[in-house]
Amino acid sequence: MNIFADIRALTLTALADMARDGTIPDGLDTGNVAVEPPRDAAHGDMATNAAMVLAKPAGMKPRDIAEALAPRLTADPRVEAAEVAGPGFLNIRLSARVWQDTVAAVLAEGTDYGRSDMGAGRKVNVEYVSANPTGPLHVGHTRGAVFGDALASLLAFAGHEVTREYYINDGGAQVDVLARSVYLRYLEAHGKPVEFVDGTYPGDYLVPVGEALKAKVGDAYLDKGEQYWLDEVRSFATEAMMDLIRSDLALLGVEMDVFSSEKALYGTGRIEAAIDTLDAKGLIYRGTLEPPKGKLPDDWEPREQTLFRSTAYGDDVDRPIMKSDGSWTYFAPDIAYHYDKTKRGFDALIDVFGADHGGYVKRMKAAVAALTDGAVPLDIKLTQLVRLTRGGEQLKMSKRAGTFVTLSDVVEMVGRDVTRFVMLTRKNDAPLDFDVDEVLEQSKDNPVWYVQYAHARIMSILSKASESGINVSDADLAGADLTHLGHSAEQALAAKLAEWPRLVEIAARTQEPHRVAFYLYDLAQALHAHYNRGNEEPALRFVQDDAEISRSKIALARAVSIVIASGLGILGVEPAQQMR
RNA sequence: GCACCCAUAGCUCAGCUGGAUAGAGCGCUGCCCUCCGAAGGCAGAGGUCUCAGGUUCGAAUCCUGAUGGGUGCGCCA
Repeated sequence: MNIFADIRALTLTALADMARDGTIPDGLDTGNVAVEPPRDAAHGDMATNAAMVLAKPAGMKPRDIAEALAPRLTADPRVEAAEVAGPGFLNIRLSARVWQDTVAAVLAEGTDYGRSDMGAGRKVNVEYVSANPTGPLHVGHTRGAVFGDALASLLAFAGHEVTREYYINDGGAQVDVLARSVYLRYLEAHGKPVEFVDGTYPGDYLVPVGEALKAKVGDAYLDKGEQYWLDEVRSFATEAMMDLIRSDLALLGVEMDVFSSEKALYGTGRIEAAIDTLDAKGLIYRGTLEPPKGKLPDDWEPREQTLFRSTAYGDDVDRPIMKSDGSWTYFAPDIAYHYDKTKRGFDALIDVFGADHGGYVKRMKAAVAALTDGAVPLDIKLTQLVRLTRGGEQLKMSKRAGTFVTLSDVVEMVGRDVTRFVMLTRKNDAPLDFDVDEVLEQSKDNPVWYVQYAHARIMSILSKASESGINVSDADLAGADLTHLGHSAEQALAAKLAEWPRLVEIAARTQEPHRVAFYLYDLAQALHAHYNRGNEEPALRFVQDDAEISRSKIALARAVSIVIASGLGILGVEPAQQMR
């Protein structure tokens, strides 16, 4: 049940009738007709702009259209009143029955309430995290992981068939660096003096990997040249790193459907096939790039390279796909990987990157557009930096010293639920301040706590009601006589629940899961406000002397808790049963 | 130099395929617990939506330009 969609459909039907009987011209485009909640509650429950949108193409005055439309809407039992207002808005007030039906629908559908079929089963691949397998996940990855995961859940809730995928960059030079770093730890495990020069990873997390390598191969690699051990150590090390990353993701509750390996693309001909596909379209050529203007690299010299003509698809310059030694650049396997995704039958691809990869967006989109002739859209969402602080002081990160705050550090400090929620309290493309002290504060300015408090409060109400002999199971509450919910405050709370299905669709369409977090905060606020009003007006309390009246009000409270749980579920957060 | 992202209350930020008098939290002022969890609620003060044009019946929202900030820019990924 989505009341906004229902009333919009009603409006469109009415407009079609008006076109049929000549009240308005035939064949008008109603695509921009919207039914929305008004900013000001005094304007009613919802408003439509239909008359204003259609006035010009119809050659009529907006108010005339609106006045003709109004009685056709009020003819429906769900519409109590429809008044023309302002420049031509039609303000709609719904009958009390609609809000009762909303509560009933929530109880009947449970956490499925708000699900949408707007995705129509389209297959969407969401690729996120995709951190290099060279170390544990850090705070920046955490944001990408949470955002990607919530986005995937949101799209699934909105009717898409979603695959969560991680691309393992295990084919480039960085895993050679990893292998050499592990080799140093291996030597160290054998008691040899080692020095971590530039170009190696000094982090402590490789110590156990070096020891594990020693346990596995003993002294077999001691005093041997790199050509003897590099391949073995590389795969040993990347496996160990992927284990680390998988367990980091598990801490966050992120479960990938597919892990794809870059390395696995080599030697299969799939990279060549992808490049050949581009070549067949005349998009691969040998050429020399202009130097970038302004900031010239020190060692710049003109150089002929094998290039992808990404400028044909909106990129700023063409991009090299092959190094001078004949091996592929990182871009080539990435092209092949995305080609592979399109061939696996996805209707749409989404990549979640850190903002520092922003420069990569245009070329990747160009590649996918070229490979599929624009048939498969690729959206790339960038997550901005996280500024991690404690009590207002920045937690220093230094890659050099190997002291960076990891995902597991954060989860250990504040917990999985808080980590996830806070990461979603900002738009993905806005920087995020994350203070590990503040997010644990139990106060209104901490949205995690505030939303959880609302849920726990309702749980407390339910147990209180249960103690007084009321059956609070959803099935039983669904049978309550909801006509007792006649107060405007109760209808306002139910109206907030009626917004949920609409919000899901907006959030899914804009691919912005943070909207869910903000909605939940709003809903929690409405719940708290309503709760406190019960102090002044006993008739508004959830638990009443009259069992039947009590049941209806508990049904409303329970419905609120269901929607909170549902929204938190999309964010991957467990609703709190009680606060402590 | 070029590309992308951003600019909304003192601070941190929302703002729906463009819609009516631009919202929330913090901070500030004043109220509300013999009452379902006051870790809460209510009310008030606080705005040139960076600036200048444009499109539109209507612009914080779309377009152009300027200013300020972030990120990136040929064989690293």
